[in-house]
Amino acid sequence: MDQFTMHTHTDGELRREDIGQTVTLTGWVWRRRDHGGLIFVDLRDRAGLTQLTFDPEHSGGTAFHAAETIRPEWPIKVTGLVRERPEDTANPKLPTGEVEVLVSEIEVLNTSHTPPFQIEDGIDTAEDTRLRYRYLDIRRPELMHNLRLRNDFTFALREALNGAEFMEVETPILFKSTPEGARDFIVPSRTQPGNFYALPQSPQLLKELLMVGGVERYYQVAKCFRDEDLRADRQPEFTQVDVEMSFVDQDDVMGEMEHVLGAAFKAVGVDLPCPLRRMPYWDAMDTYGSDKPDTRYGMLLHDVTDLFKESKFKVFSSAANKAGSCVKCINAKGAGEWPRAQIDKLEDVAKLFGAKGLAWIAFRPDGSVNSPIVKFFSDAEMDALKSECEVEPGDLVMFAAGPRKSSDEILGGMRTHMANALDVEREGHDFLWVVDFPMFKQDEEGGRIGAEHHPFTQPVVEDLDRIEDDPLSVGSYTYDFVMDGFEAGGGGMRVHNADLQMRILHRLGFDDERAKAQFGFLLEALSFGAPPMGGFALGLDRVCMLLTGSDSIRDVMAFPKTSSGSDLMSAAPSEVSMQQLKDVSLRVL
RNA sequence: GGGGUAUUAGCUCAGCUGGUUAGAGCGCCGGCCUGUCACGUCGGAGGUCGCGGGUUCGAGUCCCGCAUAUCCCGCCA
Repeated sequence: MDQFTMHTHTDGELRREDIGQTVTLTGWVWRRRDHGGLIFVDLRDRAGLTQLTFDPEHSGGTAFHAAETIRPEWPIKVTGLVRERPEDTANPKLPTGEVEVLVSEIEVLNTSHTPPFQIEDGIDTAEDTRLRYRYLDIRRPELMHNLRLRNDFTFALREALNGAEFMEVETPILFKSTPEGARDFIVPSRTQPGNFYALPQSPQLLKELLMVGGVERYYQVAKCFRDEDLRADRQPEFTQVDVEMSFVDQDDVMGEMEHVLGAAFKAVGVDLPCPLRRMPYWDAMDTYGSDKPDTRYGMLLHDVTDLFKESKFKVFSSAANKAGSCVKCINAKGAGEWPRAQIDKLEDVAKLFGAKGLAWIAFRPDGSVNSPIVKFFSDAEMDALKSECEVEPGDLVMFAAGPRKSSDEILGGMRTHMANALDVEREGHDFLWVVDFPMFKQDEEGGRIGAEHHPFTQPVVEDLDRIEDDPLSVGSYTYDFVMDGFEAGGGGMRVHNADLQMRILHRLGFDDERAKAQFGFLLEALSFGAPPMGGFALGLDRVCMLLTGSDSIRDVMAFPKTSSGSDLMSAAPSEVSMQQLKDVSLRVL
């Protein structure tokens, strides 16, 4: 069947129709069942399992003797006859379960140490052991399936992009440090002592230069690097499917992305409901308390500011009467049954999201009300609250009072937490665009102005004259691709005018000198007829994590790192020799 | 940088208020077994209780420090 391999069939392939054929199979010994006078071996390759039967009458002494010695995870090659399994011995759990291969010849291709964990799905071996022997972990069908799905998705995406006239262009991994966003990984230069390359956090600037270069439609399956702390959904190196287009507006980009993403999701059996819903950033924050809402369930934020303007509860009334502040709440249905101790622990959760405390009202299933704050409420306030939040017995209402954005973020965090704690049903997948992000944001203490997306984002044209004096009111042409409550991708229109780019850099606190030192090449390029441009980048690892139902992007990467950034298999990062350091003019402190 | 959890056999774990020789399941090794498929059955080997210090007559167990893994906050334009 396959002229380039040692076998005639894969181990997942043989069916009833193949009975009578002589076949050659290769693979790893999975399980061996030795009945003394008859030996069964399950042979595994990436396609599946086939049962081999060794019978001294048919297999001859040599093959049978070899079957007594082989052990799990030895690679072997066998030749034999495909035959129907005797009546009542078919295995309906296996696709190949109606047949077996009666082996006449066996070649042991290698031996194996006993693996540190069993190579099978559903194991609960700690992840560090699996990472130490990642090549064995990859033999497990589960991980193999994840890598396969990742391939299928990426391949379909490439096909769709090529079909839409995008061309893949590789951009350098050794590039310039632009330390405005995440921390850069830096690489010392040997030929220029004291100077450093940086690994790109994304090909953002390079793809803009490709647009100036007239590529018009670019994409790249691009490795990106960020030297920041890890999380379940964050690795120091990760993959973006990076796209950029010229002579377009944001509707063009979003439309084209829906087209290619639709094709890619279809290839893995997921329907992308196009055109995707678009939710303005401020609506997402106001209603879900998040710029990446999971809209598969409710528990929406209620604005109850007006209800508590006259309240005797000072925490609420003072927030309700202060400009820019609010009182909001969510209603977690089911948590009203929780014991007091469990509810009290929610305050610690709320503090994680920046709350100073947590006000709550538990509506007990028996109709009673339990709450540390309800004694301050008038009957009218309670009635209005119950009506606004559609309170029923068994509900737990939680409040945040204070500056609008932080209140939204606290309740958004609580919403996600409660959905997980209550195991709220989230069927299927959820896709939407979150659009119209603000151009700038201000850090907590009301200090420095930063870019909400990045400094190369095109501000809304009508807002341009407010960049200097009222930056927080300036909008931008931006769109995040949100999947199941995760930021799965994002993009925007870019600044293609050098003067405007300089104004934005000024607003972000760059003086001319630093702007030119870091971004001079970009500013110069923009001055040579840069076209209007915009693009998108898809977080491939996160999408694959969500598609496979994994808890971590490590499960969709072949060789991920631990949360301290180690590769447990190779023990990277590791020391280098004095000579290597000397070559690049470095000394370790 | 901060907080939570974990660390006992190759793997997953149990081990009470501190007390003799630290156990189980799976795996591994050996014997028996011709229809199993998580084969069965009989027997066996396998331990620096993460590391270092302390308390105690005595520490897997209590205290302190460290390391590693993991989740979260900060951070991630």
